[in-house]
Amino acid sequence: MKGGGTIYYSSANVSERQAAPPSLAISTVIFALRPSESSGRPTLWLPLVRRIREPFKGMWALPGGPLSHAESLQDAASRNLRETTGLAPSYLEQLYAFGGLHRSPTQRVVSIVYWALVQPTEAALADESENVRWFRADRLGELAFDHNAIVDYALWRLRNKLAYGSVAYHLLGEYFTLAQVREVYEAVLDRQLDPANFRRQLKATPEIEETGEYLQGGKHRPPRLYRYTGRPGLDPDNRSTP
Amino acid sequence: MKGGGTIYYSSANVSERQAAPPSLAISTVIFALRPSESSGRPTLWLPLVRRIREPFKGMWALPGGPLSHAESLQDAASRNLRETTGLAPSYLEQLYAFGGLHRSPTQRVVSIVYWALVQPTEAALADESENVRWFRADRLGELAFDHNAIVDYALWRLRNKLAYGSVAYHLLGEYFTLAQVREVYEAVLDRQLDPANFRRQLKATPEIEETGEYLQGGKHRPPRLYRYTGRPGLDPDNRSTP
DNA sequence: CTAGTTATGGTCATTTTGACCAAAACTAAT
DNA sequence: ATTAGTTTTGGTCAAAATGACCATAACTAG
Repeated sequence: MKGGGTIYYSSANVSERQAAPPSLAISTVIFALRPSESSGRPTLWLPLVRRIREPFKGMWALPGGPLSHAESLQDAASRNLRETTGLAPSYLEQLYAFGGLHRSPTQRVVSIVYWALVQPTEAALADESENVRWFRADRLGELAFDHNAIVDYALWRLRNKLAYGSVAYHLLGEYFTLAQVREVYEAVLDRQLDPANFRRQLKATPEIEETGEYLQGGKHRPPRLYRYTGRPGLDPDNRSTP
Repeated sequence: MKGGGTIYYSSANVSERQAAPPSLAISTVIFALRPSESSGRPTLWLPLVRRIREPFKGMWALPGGPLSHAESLQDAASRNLRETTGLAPSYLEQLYAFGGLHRSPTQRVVSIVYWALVQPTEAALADESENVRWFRADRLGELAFDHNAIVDYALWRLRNKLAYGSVAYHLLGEYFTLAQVREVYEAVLDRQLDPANFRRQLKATPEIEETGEYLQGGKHRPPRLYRYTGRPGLDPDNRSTP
């Protein structure tokens, strides 16, 4: 370990401004299911906020903000999500820390990005305004900073977690039909799945509990309602504020 | 952790320090294979550095340091790894950003942690000294900060990536026998695997290429040598320094 | 009452997995 | 030189999981 770096940083001269540490921000990619405008089938949507100052003024960007001193990373993401969209997530997980040198043209900024899932009942209550709007995840325009790449990565993670994990149920309400779960998979993976085979898989997973209820009011045979029992895996650093 | 960034903040007065953003550090969990002292079979080891100042003075900790202004996160991890251990990793990936409020008793610090794999030829050249020493991954003592939890999480990730991904070959040299790959799996997953079945799986993956060479000098039938062809998946934010 | 549609249960062939066997190929010991 | 011991390598076989597909149940709309 050499001393050069230490001297460089601790020396108080003109370069100290340059040498100031990168600023730290928290951003969140928020996914929710909404019926497609055309087909009516559920599709993935996410809320973006319009930038009201430079850089990228006027462009859409992920909700985010600085990390305040007295909150954990996850709390900061959670608060940010609530403040910008009014939403409470049913799932929240760290995605990645983005720290490329030229993410922002004006200053060096490291963004710790979270991704969240919200249930449709929540999503319906979401604040929407001139500066907060929902977009289809597969039809975003050009976003500020590197946020297109971040969303792409979040989508990749969502697809991965879907296959392996217990993520789909956090996009649905407490009770759901097996066909609804299948529609989530089809929306996220963007391909059709065989209803009978998909059903067989879900019935083999013990976390999905059959209820005595049936979904009434449909046009056809009323499907049985199920419930998800099983807690989400905890983050490795989830010391929440006491 | 090197002194520069710390001094920058600790030289400020109390109120200024409260308002100051959390400091940002990079740490790395470095895994390498070494023969076990008892059985001689390969096991997982990792290098730790002794803390030479408070807090946790005298305890062992993960290699790490501040993020300098002109380098990407991955470059910082790579540099740090080289400076503390003299190693060049064959695999380097971001693990997680740890930002709990009470990770360090003296100040708020957010650590972006990477994990790395080094090949045995590299690992043999590693610097070792009074303040840098290698430990068996399953026999660490009590480490500074939350570093025990970080190592646990890195081990969990390693096991997961092993099953799914292409990680095992980065712990081996360029040429390897199928039995060596199996030993890596057995060391990391900590259970025995059937040689014949394991072989069948590896032969089915196209990234593993048969060579005409055989490993000579063993006590028994000389095994064929293989080579791994296939590039590691890139990080989502790997804009390296130009 | 009938046609249309979804939910649900099932079959069947194919693929993957796990347990196990046996020959090949080499070294070390007799 | 022969044999015993060990690892590599190729193989079988049953069990389990997967994918394609069929048939009936149960409801609504007309």
